Amino acid sequence: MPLIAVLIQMEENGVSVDTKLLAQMSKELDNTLQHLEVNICAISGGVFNLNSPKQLANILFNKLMLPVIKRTKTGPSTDSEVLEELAAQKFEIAEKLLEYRQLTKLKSTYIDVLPTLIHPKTGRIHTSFNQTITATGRLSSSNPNLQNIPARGDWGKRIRGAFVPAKKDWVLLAADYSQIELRILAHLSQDPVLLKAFQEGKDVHQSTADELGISRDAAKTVNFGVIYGISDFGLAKQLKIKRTEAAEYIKKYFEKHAGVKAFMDKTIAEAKEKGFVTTMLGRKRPLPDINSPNYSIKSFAERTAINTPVQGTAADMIKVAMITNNLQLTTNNLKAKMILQVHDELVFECPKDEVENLKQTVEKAMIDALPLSVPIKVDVGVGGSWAEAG
DNA sequence: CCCGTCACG
DNA sequence: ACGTACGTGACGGGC
Repeated sequence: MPLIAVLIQMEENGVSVDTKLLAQMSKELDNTLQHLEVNICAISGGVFNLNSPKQLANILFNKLMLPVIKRTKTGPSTDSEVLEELAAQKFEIAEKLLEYRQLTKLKSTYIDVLPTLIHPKTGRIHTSFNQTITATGRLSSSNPNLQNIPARGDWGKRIRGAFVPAKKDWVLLAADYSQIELRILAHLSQDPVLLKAFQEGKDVHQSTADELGISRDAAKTVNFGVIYGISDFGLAKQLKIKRTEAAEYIKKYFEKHAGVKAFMDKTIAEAKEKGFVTTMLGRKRPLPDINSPNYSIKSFAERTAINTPVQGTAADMIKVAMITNNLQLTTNNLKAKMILQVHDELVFECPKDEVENLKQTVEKAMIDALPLSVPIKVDVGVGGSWAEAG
């Protein structure tokens, strides 16, 4: 499978970033962060290194005597989940710390680093797409990782806004699979209710919400949970509800979706028998722990058995699309360049006058990649930056 | 070099 | 009674 040729091209193509925008963001954050730091130190009654979880824990839980929410191996945790809880309990410092953490993350990992990685010869940033790292068949990206560029919130959008076409009269085009993993679950399980929902073009999260009598947001969490190998404990934690209530939702979900339940039981049984699971295109993942006497280890393997065929088939699918699409670019003599893959999304840089052509080509390649029993939906966006195209 | 943390799908 | 959502990579702190 000649995906490697496509990956080499993408690595060589690289991406272009607007350094002026990034420099402006950096300056703005310097200001905001300085104020936050002064503010936080004032509340805590002393100067300390805000970037040290150890020093922070000491301030929060020894000096200020805030309640310990959860522990890590080494001491009380100060992660965002803990800070959210403390903020909900009206501890002002927690709110400030959340903002400080978020902004330092974006500054130190993306805003200040990306400009330094621009190759002097090409003027672009070149990642490595790794084909042999993940257990499911997904790609990974490193040096720098361009598969975890911020997407959420105002600052996420501003950072994606700095990913731009290099030339005048060129644009970025982003094509995303819509709910690909749930569609694959529908195909693999052949669950009649899920199949029907997709075939009728329903909003599946809303369908689940109606079935379970819960909000669309909660239903979305349930649907994700199903793909991850749901447990009442995990769902309860995620939805901040009682474990018994979560168990009821799961029971109800599996009553409505007996096909999904049967698929999961069958997948786990097969994994126990053969010692591995497979994706649609035959990628194997060994699961040596699936018969472990240790409940925790065995459960982990069982969740993996459920998740891998779904996540791995989605990876198979976009890889096929990348290969056929790249062939199409050549045959159609397009100047468009594939520059990024982010698991269920392909990003291209292309001349404005090729947009309509490319749209058709990409959409078709992605839809036709694998024959599924449900329609495949691809959202395509175009714009002057990744923020506008995505 | 490990840990805690957090960015993405 | 037990302990848990799936898959990654990078940063700063601190040993």
